[in-house]
Amino acid sequence: MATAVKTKKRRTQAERREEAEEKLIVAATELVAMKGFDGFSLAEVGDRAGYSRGLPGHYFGSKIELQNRVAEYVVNEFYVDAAKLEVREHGLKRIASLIRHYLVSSKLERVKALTFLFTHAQLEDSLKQTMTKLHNQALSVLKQEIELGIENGTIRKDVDSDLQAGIIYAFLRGQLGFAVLDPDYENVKLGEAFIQNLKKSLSAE
Amino acid sequence: MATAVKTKKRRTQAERREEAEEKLIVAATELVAMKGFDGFSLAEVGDRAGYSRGLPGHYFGSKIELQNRVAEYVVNEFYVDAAKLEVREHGLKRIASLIRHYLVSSKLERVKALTFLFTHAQLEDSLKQTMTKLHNQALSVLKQEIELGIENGTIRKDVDSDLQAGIIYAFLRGQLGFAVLDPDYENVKLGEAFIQNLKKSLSAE
DNA sequence: ACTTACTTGCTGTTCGTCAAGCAAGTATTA
DNA sequence: TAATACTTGCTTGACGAACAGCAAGTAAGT
Repeated sequence: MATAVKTKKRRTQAERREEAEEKLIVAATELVAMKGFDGFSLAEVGDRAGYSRGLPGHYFGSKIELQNRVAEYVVNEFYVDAAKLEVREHGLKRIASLIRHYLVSSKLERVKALTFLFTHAQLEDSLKQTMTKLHNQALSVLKQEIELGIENGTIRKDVDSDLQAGIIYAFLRGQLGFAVLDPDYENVKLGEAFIQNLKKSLSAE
Repeated sequence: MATAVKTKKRRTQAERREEAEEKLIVAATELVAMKGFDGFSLAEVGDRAGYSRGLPGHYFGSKIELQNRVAEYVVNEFYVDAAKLEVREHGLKRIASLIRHYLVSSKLERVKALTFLFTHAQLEDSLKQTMTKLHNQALSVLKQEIELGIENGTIRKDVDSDLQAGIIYAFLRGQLGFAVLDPDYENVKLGEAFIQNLKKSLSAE
C-alpha cells in the first residue's frame, strides 16, 4: 500500500530523456497542426508536454531544429501506418485500397501538420529533404504496384508506371488539402470516382 | 529639360492613395511568396514598396487585414489571367488547354503565395472564405466545360461533371504543390499523361 | 486654409536563447 | 549496503531582438 502510492517507477536516465523528447515532439506536432508551422512558442510546447517552458530549447537547441524533428516524426508515423496494411491483392485492386486508405483513414491531425510542413518545405532546406523522402517513398510504392499489375495482366503493358504514380500521388495530395479545409468534403465519392477513372485508363483488355 | 528631371507628375490624392495601396499589396504578396504567410514584418512591406515602415499598419489597420487583402489580390489575378484565355474549342480539348495553362503558365511567385494562403486558410476564417471562392470558381469552370463536352458529344453522357471537375482540380492543386517545391519537376509530362487518362476515361464512342 | 497622404518616434509585448541552479540517477569505494 | 563523488535531466530567471500598434508630426494636394 505504502509503496503503491508512488506510481512512478525508477527509470534510467536514458528512459527519462527518451520519454521527455517524445512527449515534446508529440506536443509540438499537435501545435503545428493547430496553429501552423510557426504559430506556437517553445514555452507552449514544454507546457503542453507537461514539462517546463525551457526544456524544448534545452534539448533541441533551436526552434527550427524541433520543427525538423516534428517533420521526421510525422513522416515516420506515415511509414509505420502503411506497414500495418495487410496485402491481400496486387495491381489495380491494391492501388484502389491504398487510395482509400490515404483518403479515409489518415488521421486528420497528422494530415494537418503535414500540410504545414509540406508548404514550409519551400523555405527550409532541411524540411524539404525530409518531405522529399516521404514523397519518394509514396511514389515508389505506387510505381511498384503498377508494375505488379502489368505483370499479373490487370494493367496494360504500355502504361508508364512513373507517370501514373505521379498522377495518383498528386491527386491524393490535392484531395487531402481540401479535406483538411473542409472535413465534410466529399472525399470518399471523389476517391471512388478517381479509382473508376484509373480502371478505365489503365486496365488491360 | 528642366522639368524633365522631375519624373513625378502631380497626382490627385485618390491616385496617390490607390497607387500606394497597390504597391503595398504587391510587395506583401512577394514577401508571402518568399518568406511564408507570417514570415515578414509590416515594416518590410513598407520598405519594399518604397514607402515608410509605418504605412502598411496605417492603411490596413492590422497585419491579418493586409494578409487578407493579399489573398483577395492573388485570387483576383487568377481570374484576370483566366479571362485572357481565348476560347477556341469546348469539351475535352478545352479542358486539356486549361490544364496546360494552369501547369505551365502560372507565375511561380503567385503560385507560391497561393500555397501559403491555402494552407493558412485552415486557421483564418476570412482567408478560408476567399480561398473557397477561388476553389468554387475553378470547379464551376471545369464542370461547365465537361457539360459542354457532353452536349457536343465528345464526352460520355454518364459522366458526373461535379466529381470529374473535383478530380481535375485536386490533381492540379497537388501538382502545383510539387512544382513549387521543385521547379524541375516533370510538370508537363505528368500533365500530358493526366490528359491522356482523362481522354480514356471520359471520351465518348 | 484645411484635408488627406505619408513618416517618425515610442511603447508594450512576445519569444528565442542562454546560463545558473536544483533534482534525479549512476558509478565508485569501502 | 551505504556513503560519496559525479553525470545527466530538468527548471527558473534574465536579457535582448523583433515587431505590431499607436500617436503626434511633416509633406503633398485641393
